[in-house]
Amino acid sequence: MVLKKRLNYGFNGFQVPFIPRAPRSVRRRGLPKKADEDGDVCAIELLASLAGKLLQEGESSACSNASDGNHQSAFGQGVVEQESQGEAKPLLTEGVHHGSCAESTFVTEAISQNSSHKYVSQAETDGVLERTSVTNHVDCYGKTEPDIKPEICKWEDKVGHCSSRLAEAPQNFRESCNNGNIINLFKQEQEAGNSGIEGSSLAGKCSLKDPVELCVNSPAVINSDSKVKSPFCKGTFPNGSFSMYHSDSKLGFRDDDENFIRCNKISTKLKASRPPHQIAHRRIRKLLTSKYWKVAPKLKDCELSRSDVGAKPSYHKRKTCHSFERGHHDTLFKRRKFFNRGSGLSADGGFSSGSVSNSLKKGMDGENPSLSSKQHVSKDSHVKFSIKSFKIPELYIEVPETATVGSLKRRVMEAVMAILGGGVHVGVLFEGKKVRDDDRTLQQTGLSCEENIDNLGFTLEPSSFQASPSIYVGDPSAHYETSQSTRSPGTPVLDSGITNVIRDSPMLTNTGNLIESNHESISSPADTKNDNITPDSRALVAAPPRSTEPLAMVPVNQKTRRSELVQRRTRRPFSVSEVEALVKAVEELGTGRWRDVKLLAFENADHRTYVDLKDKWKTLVHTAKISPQQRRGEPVPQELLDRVLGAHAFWSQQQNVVKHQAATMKMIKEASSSDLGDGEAIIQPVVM
DNA sequence: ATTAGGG
DNA sequence: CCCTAAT
Repeated sequence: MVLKKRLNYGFNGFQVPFIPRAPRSVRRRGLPKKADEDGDVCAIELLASLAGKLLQEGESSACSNASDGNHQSAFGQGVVEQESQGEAKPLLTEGVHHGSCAESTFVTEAISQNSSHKYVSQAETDGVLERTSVTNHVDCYGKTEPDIKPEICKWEDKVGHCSSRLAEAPQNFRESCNNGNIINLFKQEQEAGNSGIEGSSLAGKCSLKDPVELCVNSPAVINSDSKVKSPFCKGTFPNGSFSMYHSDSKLGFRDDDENFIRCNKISTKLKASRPPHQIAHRRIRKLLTSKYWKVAPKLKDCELSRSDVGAKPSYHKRKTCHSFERGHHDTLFKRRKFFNRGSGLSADGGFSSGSVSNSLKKGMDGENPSLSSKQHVSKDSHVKFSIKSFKIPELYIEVPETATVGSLKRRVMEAVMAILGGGVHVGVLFEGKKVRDDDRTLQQTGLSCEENIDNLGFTLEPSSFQASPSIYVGDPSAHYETSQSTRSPGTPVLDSGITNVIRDSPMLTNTGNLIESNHESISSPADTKNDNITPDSRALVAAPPRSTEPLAMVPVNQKTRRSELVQRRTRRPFSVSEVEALVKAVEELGTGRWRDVKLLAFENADHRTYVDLKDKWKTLVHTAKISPQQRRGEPVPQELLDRVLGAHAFWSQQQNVVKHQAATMKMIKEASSSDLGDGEAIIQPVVM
């Protein structure tokens, strides 16, 4: 039936010795290879080396401050909202964690204006994340880790005295942040000594925030400031967003990777049409996972764990991560699973601060994300704060409908830990506004008056960017056009990371002088923005050797977290339509010609590589063989599975035939040459 | 760059 | 999906 009909092509090959593929020459599509890799590598190696040293130096101090806080974490109250799953799939924001943190999620649901253009934004790891990593390159996850750590350790080292004064964060919090990162997030003076605020300012001067931001460096797109209605996420992803193309069944759906619309792509050459950024992206990605990283110094356990939190769970396989042993790494390892499809969930979590016990109050208003806090001024002009809980920045996770509540809890926990681990910094909200100037005193800010207590809030923010909320809300497009902070895996900004860097650099410089501040691990963006970097603060941390500048310039530091993003691509289950297209293509082309299959049916689906198709076929065959009860995921019509089986059987046979022929020919040839000697008449194998 | 398979 | 080996 259908199979036969489709297979006509295949049978043709049957008659004539089946030629699985066109000559290489025909398929060859050379890509001019750039010769700049060496430079990159060198830089990376240098950096890695430096990182190693710094790590060793700073480790002890970085890990030492953890202390006895008798803090308890309370996740129990996570609020989970399930989003409707209509035709429009909820877009997930991966942002918050991993790279995400880095990219927070600014998912514009720009559903295109043009009917023919579907603008779907979804967290796309592969795209944004990887690309991002490219940009920044080099850091992150596993191998890249070194880039980050050094900064942290160094920071720790230099400002150790400051750290010691910092308050203890809740145990869990600390742990998740893993040494150094957030340990000194905020301070709570036990008693008389300095007021918490002073501690804060101190931190600011010591650039305590930096470490966090440096590591976390996640553009806080998702502002913890709940007041800001996040425009991102929840974009709709019409199931039919991709369309089948005529008879040849090409799927033309937009790849999340692309930040531009590519419907009806005209060019036909896969490679040729491949956007430069993609190439760069690939190159970098390769670089990231390449042997070059093996030269990187091993990271210490604590370091690794930390980075891993923010980064993607590493594979045991990764050589550089072998030492990874942190207790919670298991949890971290699961992080990649957060993004499985399912419903979008948002959860709030809270940590009890274990701070001075005082009457606890709710945050200013229900909508305020911040934490509930109570503050009072003591006789000696000290202001005490009691932080009841922190609101965790928006989280998005997905779980199958069939997931258990227990697994959901775990996911939420993991997500929370990931966020914290990824790096967080504290934001202060006063009367609904963020207080950005870290150097202002409480008095100046108006926080010394008890009357204002209720208008004070703290937030945990996954990013280092403190662009005003209005930016995110008010002018999303402009925002994402110019700010990398908004970029998220789900953001339709998919141009090359390199491009991004270039474009973003100015902004970074303007907003937070990030390049430098990060590099020096000194001031927070907020500080820099207000030009509050003091000479002193600079002095605290000696600038790293400028030799690293080439790499550090933009990449390494500020987008550090992105590299963490070098993670597994987000899972994108094949839709029935895609399966159909695949089946059809395979019926015609057979197995073993995945590149052609790709070209035939998925040329416009950039997120589907020929390997993906091959893998999918593999699973389809498997699926078709098992009982329907054992199948999972979106059910594939039996009819398609039958075709899969049919095509599989047919092409398998073909393959055998071809093999047999080849073997026969070889035997004949050998026989002829040995029996008849060379030079004799050649027996023409009569095949079929 | 592709393919084929194992993980 | 990832990773690798082999083409």
